[in-house]
Amino acid sequence: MSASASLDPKTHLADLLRTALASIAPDHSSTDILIERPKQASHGDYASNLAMQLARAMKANPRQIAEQLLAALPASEWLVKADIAGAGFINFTLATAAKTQVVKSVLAVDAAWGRSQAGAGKKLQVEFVSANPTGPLHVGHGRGAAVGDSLCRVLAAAGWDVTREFYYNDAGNQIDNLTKSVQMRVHGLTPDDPNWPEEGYRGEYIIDIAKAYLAKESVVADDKSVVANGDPENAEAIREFAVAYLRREQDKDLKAFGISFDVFSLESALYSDGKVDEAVAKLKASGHTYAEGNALWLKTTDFGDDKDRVMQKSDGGYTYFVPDVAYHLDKWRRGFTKVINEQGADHHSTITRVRAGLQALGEGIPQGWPEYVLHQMVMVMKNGEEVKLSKRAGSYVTLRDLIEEVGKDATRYFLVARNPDSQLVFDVDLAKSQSTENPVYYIQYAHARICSVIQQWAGDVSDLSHYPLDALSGEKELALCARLQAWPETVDTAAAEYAPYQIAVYLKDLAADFHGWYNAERMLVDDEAIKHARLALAAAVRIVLRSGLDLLGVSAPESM
RNA sequence: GCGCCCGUAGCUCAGCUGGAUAGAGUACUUGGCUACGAACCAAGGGGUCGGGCGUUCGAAUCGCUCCGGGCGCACCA
Repeated sequence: MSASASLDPKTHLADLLRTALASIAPDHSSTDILIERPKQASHGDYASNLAMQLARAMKANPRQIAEQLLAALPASEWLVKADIAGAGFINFTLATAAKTQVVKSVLAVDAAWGRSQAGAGKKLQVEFVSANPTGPLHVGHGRGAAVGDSLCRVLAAAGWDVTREFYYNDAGNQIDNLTKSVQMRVHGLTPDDPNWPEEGYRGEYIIDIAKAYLAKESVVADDKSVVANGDPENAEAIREFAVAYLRREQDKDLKAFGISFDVFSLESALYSDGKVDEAVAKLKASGHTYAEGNALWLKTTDFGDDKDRVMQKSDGGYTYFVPDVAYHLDKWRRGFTKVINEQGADHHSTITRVRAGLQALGEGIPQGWPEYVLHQMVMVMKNGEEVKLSKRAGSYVTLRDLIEEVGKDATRYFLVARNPDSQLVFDVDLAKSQSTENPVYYIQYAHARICSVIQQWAGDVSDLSHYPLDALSGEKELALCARLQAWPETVDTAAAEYAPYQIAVYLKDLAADFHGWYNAERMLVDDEAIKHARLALAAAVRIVLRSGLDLLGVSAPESM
C-alpha cells in the first residue's frame, strides 16, 4: 500500500479533492473541504458537497464543477470509484482494504486510538460540582459531577493539560443558616419550634451533625482535621465543625462516584488572603464604580449587563459576585487562559456579572473568559410523582441514595448521556427496577462478550495485528470498521463542543453494530484466516469500548 | 415584561454545525438458544420535526414571529 495507508480515508479523500481543486480553480483552493458519511449505503462510503459549495462562488453549474473535479482527481489505490449524484454530490466508493485498515491502526496503538493533540498540552481548568457545604450532594450535583468529570476526561484525551477544581462557598449567609440550624438541633429544638430560623435547614442530616458535635467527634476532610468542641453556645466552633463534617460527606460521595479533584478552593480563603480586598481596590481604581444610596455599585452596563449591580451593600458586606470576581482573577493569575465552569442553569445570571467584573479590572482578561457549560435542571420522579429538591424542606434524593440503589456505572451513564442543554427526568423507580435495561449494560455487555470469546480462543491477542484482514468483507463487518474509524473525530468533536454525552451516543451505536454482527457471524470458526480477521476486529472494538467507557467514568467489566 | 435553555414516533432521546428517503432505545405485534454469553439479535406498525413566514439549489438544523414548558431576572448565595 502507498503512503496513503497512514491516513484515514476521510483525510485521504480530502487531500485528493484539494489537489483537484487547486488544478481546476486555484482561486478557490482555500475552500473548506467537507467529507461526510452518507446515511444511505447506495450513496457510497463517503461523499462531498464541494461542487455545490463552489457553485455560488464560481457562478457555475454544480454538476459541471463536479465533473471537472473528477477529471482532475489523482488516482488512488483506495478509491474504487467516484461518481456524481443528485444536485452535485460526489460519492466515493472505497476499496475494502481502505475500510478495514482501521483495525490494524487501532490494534497498533491500543488505548491511544482516539487520543489527539488538539489541545497541544495547554493548561485548562474545569471547575465543577462546587456545591455549598450546607448539605449532602443531590441529583443535580450528580449531573454536574458526571458531566464535569467526563468533560475533563474527554479534554485530556484531546491533548489538554486539565486541572479539576472544586470551589467551596464556605462563607456568607448560607453558612450562617447552617450554623444556626445545627445549633438549634444541638439545643434539641426542631423545625416546629417557633424560634427555628425561617431560612434554616430542616434535613435529618442536621441532627447527625449536632449529635456528632455534642459527642466531640473529630472529622478529617481533605486538608484538615477538625475536632468538635461540644460547647452548645460556641457558634464559631459549630460552624467550623458543620462545614468540615459536610465536606467530608461530600468527599465520600464523590469518591464513591469515581470523581477526584486536583484543587479545592475556599471562598473564606479569598477573604483571609486579602484577595477580595485587592479585587475591590482594583475595581474602585478602574473608575467603573460609583456610590449611590449608601451602597457601592459596579457599572456592569459598561460591559454588556442590562443594569448595574451592587458590589458593596449598605451594611458594608460584599454581594456574592465580588468574591467570585476575586476568585476568577486568581484563576487567571494561575495561568489558566482557558477555564470552563460547569454549573447548574440556575447560576446563569452570574455569567454576565462575573465577566463584567473581570473586564473592569483592566487586567486584559478576554470578554468570553471564563467559558461555561450549564446543565439544565434534573427532575426526580419517584412513585410517579415529582420529588421537590429542597434542602431546607429536607426532602430530596441524595446522590448517595442513587449510587447505592442504582449503582455507580448506571448513575453516571444516565446523568452524562444527555445533552446538558436539555432537562433530565431521572425516574428513580425505573432506574432501580429496570436497571438491567439501562443502556450502560448494553454497552458493557458487548465488552464482556468480546472478552469471553477472546478468552475461549485462548490465543495471544498481540498476534492479531499481524494477520491479514482480507476475510473482513461482510456488510456488518465493514460498518463496524467505519464505526471504529469515526472514533477519533468523535472524541475531538466532543472535546471541542464540551459535549461528553456524544461519547455515550457513539458507544451505544458501536455496541449495537457489534451485537448485530455477533449474532450474524461466528468468530471461532474453523477457517483460520476468517477466525483471525474477525478476532482482530473484535479486539479493536474492545479497545474502543474500553476507551469510551473510561471517558464516561464507567467500568468495562470482563464478565457480568 | 426581559434574558438563557428546551419542544423530533405513545414515552426517553440522537440527528455528524445547511445535504439525498428524519434515526435509535422503550412500549406493542411476531420470529430466533443441542452454535463463541438470549443483559442479545431479526422483522413489523408508529412522524404536519410545536404552528406560521422568510433566507437558497436544499431547512429538524439559520433568521423573524407566535404557542407551550423549564430556569433566572435582590443591597440572597
